[in-house]
Amino acid sequence: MARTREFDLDAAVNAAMDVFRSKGYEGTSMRDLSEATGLGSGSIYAAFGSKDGLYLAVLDLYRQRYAAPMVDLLRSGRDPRAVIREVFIGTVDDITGDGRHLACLIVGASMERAHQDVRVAERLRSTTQSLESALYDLLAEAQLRGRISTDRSATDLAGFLVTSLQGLRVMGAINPDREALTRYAEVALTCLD
Amino acid sequence: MARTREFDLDAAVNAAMDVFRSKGYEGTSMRDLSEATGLGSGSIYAAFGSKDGLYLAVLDLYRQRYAAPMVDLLRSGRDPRAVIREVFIGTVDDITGDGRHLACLIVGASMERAHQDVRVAERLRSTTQSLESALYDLLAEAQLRGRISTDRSATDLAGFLVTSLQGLRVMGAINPDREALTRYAEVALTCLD
DNA sequence: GCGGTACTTTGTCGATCGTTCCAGATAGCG
DNA sequence: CGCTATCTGGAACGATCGACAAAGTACCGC
Repeated sequence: MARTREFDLDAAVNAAMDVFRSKGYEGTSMRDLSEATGLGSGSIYAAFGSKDGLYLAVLDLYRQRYAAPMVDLLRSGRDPRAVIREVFIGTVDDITGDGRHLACLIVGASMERAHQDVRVAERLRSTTQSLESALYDLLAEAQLRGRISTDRSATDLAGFLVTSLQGLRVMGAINPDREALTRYAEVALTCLD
Repeated sequence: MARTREFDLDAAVNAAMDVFRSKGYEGTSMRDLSEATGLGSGSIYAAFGSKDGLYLAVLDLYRQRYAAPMVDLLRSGRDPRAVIREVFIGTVDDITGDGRHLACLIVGASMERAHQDVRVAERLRSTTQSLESALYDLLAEAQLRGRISTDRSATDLAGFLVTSLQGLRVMGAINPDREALTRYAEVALTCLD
C-alpha cells in the first residue's frame, strides 16, 4: 500500500448532499462540490468517478441516514399508531427544522433525475418500497389485532401514507409552516381510524 | 408600425413547457428551447427577456391551463364529493396519461426553483392557495349541510387534500402505476367521511 | 532511508452554457 | 412602390461546464 486517503469519504458525501439538496443536480457544478467538500476535482473523480457517481453515493447515504432509521422505527415492535405518528412528526421536523430549506433528496431526485438515470430510479423505487413494506407489515399486524380500520387493505394504507409523506415534502418546500403541515399530517393519520 | 410578430407566442410557451417538464429548469438549455419552439434564440430573448422570463411565462400558462380549470370545477356548484373525486382522478390521469412521463411543473418548480427565485415561489404559493381556498369553500359549505365529516376543520381538510395531490405527483414520478395511485387517492378521500 | 505507490493538487481541455449582436428578411405606412 | 421599423435566424461572445492528465506529495513495506 501507499499513501492513505486524507479526507473522510463520508464527510465529503455529506457535504455534497447539502449542496445537491439546495441546488438540485443540474444546478450543482463540480466547482460547488469542490468548495463544499474541500477537495480538488481530481480527488472527487478519483473517489467517485463522475458527478453522477457522487450523486449516487449521496443518494445511498441519504437512504442509509434517513430512510433506514425510519424503517427501523416502524419495525421496532412499538405501538403502530405511535410509531407512524412519530414518523410523520419527524418528517415535518425535518422539513421545517433548520432555516436552510434543504429539499428532500428523494423528492428532488424523483422530479429531476428519475427519468434520466435508471440507477437513480432503481434506488428511489427501492427506498420507497422498503418504507412501504415496513408500513405494510406494521399495518397488517395492527389490523389483525383490531387496532386500526380494516376498511382499506394494508397495502393501500401503506401506499397512501408514503404518498402523504411525499406530499408534505412538497408542501413544505412551497410554504414551510410547521403548524399547518402538522395538521395536514394529523388528517392523514385519521385514515387509520 | 412595421413588421408584426410571426410566431404564436402561446404555442412557443407550450412547447417550452414540455421541455421544462421533462428536463427540469437547469437541465434545459436555450438550445433545447430553440429546437422545441422552432425559434431562434434572438426571438426568444426579444419576447421573454431571458431563460427565467420564459420559465415564468411557462409557469403562468401551466397555472392557467391546469390549475384554473380545477378551481373552476371545484366552484361549479356540483356535488362536493363528486367534484373532489374528479379532481383526484383527473390528476392520476394526468400523471399516467401519456407515456412521456412529464413531471408536474408545480412540484418540479417547488423542488428546483422555489428557493432560488422569489417570483417562482410567489406563483407557487398563489397557485396552491387558490386551489386550497376553492377546496375550503366547497368543504365548509358541505360541512354545513352535513355532507362530510366535521371532525376536522375545512381548512385542514383542504390543505390535506392538496398535500395528497402533490404526493400523488411524486409517487407517480417514482412509479407510474395507475391502479395503485387510484387506490391511494381513494384512501385520501375517506378522510372526508 | 529508500523506492514505489496511491492520493492530492493544479492547470487545462473541448464542449456547452446563457446571452448579445448583427445582417438579412418582411410587413405596414405614406 | 419605396421606406423603415420590426422581426428573424444564426454567428459569436466570455464564462463556465464536466472531465482529465501530469506533476507533486506523503505514506508504506522493505
